[in-house]
Amino acid sequence: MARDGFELENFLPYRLNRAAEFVALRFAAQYRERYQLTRPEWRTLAALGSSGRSMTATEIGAHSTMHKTKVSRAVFSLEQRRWLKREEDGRDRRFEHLALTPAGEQAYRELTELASRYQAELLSMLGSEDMAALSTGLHAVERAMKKSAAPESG
Amino acid sequence: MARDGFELENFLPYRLNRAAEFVALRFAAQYRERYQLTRPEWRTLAALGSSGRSMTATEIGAHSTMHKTKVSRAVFSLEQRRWLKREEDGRDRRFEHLALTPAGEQAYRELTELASRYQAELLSMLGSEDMAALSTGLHAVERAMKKSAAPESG
DNA sequence: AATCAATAGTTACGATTGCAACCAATATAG
DNA sequence: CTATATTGGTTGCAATCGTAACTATTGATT
Repeated sequence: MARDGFELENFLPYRLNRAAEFVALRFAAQYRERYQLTRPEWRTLAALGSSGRSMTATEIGAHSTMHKTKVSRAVFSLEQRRWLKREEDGRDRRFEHLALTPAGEQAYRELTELASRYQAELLSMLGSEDMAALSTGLHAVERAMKKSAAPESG
Repeated sequence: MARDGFELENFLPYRLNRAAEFVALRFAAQYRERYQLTRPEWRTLAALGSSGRSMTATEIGAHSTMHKTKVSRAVFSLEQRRWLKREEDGRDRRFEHLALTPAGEQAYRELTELASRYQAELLSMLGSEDMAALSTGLHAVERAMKKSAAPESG
């Protein structure tokens, strides 16, 4: 192993990245195949659907750690599909309030069906104790994220 | 919140991805600036350096969950920098045994210096208890990864 | 009110990515 | 011992991404 104090196997960014990639790819394969959705599109759909209200593109980006250009493009293509509509803000015309259409809501429901099944599968793979530990750890990271703003992008 | 049973805030792929992105980007900013290293390059360097032996490109990819083309390109550019050399396998000439040069080892040591400091910073941000929980959870994911092969790429 | 700064979002463009097709070498089957 | 499949690795190309520069709108300063 390492001759100095550093252990790659303990290095958090490495481990988190690996785990995230593993977990995300298996799910992405599902919705990509069945809905022709890209990852940014799914993430945008999910952010809007789960909030249950309209959001601005900036809010979506902040919530899901996506670069604003990524959000912009995902919004455009969801709009093309008629899954999402924009509404101008009356007071400040820079803002666009984004909301799912009924078709978008329907798609969201179907996707969350898939997601729930996948989450259950993960739970059975990890076991409830380790899943709880992971959740605790992630909460701590989320807390840290709120304190220090990310160096943008993603 | 969600009207059905699904909660995006609890959805593991979403949370893991967000956390990984957050943690990785802050570190990437450091080595990118000081060493002009890309993320796949750093990951390749780290895999080789931490193993302390030579590895094949396939092994590196499996270890760090990187697509083989990503590894191939990272290897190429590290080779250009003279941080890495290839050696042909005598028995099976398809294999290339990759190893760090002394300059590569030196770079690795400097990078792990940065990495250790960053890890310490993360520890102080999360607190040792939550860090331990996160580690336990990640171990469970790592265990699951070993059982079921990833659907390639990354 | 005229200028300057800040913010929401888009876009041009160069860089990075991943799929698929490929080459080369070895293993397996007939 | 040829023919076919498999495996390690590379590459062409189309798609995706992120930086920086841009438009449009509002806020702040004087």
